[in-house]
Amino acid sequence: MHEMDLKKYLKKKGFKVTTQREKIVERFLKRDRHFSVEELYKEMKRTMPGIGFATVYRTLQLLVAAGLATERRFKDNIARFEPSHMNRHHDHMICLNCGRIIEFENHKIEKLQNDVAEKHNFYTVSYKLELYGYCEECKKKRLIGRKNERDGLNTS
Amino acid sequence: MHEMDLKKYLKKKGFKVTTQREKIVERFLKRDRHFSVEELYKEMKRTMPGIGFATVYRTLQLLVAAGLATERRFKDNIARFEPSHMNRHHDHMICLNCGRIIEFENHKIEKLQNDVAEKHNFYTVSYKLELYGYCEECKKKRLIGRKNERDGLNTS
DNA sequence: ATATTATTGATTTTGATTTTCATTTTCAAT
DNA sequence: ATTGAAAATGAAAATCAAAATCAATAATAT
Repeated sequence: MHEMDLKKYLKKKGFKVTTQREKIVERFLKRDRHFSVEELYKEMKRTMPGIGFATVYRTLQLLVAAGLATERRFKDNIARFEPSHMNRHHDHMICLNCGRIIEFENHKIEKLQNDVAEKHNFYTVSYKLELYGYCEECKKKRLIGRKNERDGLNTS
Repeated sequence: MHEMDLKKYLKKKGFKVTTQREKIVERFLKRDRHFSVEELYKEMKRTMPGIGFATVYRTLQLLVAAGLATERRFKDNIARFEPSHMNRHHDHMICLNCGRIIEFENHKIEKLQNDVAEKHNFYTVSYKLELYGYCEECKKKRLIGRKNERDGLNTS
């Protein structure tokens, strides 16, 4: 279904349909979580040992350009890609302890957006909302095994 | 005023008060815009030619740890720091054309946050809201001089 | 003043990302 | 099926912000 979209896109752009691209996209769309290039690369290696990192990397960019993937970066500043799936906008809660990323949908924010944007005569194309904190599990064991230890967690 | 806070912080931590730190903080707090390390470094050079990049870099990190600065990254993925000033949380609209960053304050979002967080048993420490789009000026001249040209601007 | 300890700043290293380039593959037109 | 032009691949190297290293210097407590 979405793979059709990619082929259409490639055709339109005069790009070529290759085995690598097909396999990468197949695997990518199957999953409903975030992929770092690294992660996807490793997964691809299993079925396509010869595949190169750069190819995975470039295909992921291609997917973004084609609108099939969205790139996100959280605190660790590593690019992660997720399928634009049903294209529903969603936002993220990121656990500062275990790194878990919880997705949520938001229905009230659009209104809020419009208010502000209008006030500044700003035309909004996209937006991003991220909540940082502690997930249910980590709330309990708040004091052990921190990953992102700083000093005074900046709360602003 | 805030410089007091830093000294207190340094004392508490057993760190030292140095000329560099004092000057950097002074300059940093004076300004009410975002600084990249690079930018602040260049500005410092003018009055303190001998200062090193690493010192500015480290001091900025110190300020974050002390709660006097907040680090942000927008699309270009370069760390920018801003004074936590009166510590009012604010969010950003980023113009995809000219790169301008417009700050705004938001009073309704906290409620929204709580709703979602509660539903997932998530304890929110901080949050970030960014709107990407076109500022008033750039809306008019939408088609010239784009900087962040991609293919299909990903809108999700 | 001195000893202790942290800081500085030049430099190097890291690590994710991006580019390069020789080789291989795709695909449209024979 | 074959060919040729254009694009893709993959290994390696380049990039570049960020982080770490370390000898020389400066700040603090005694």
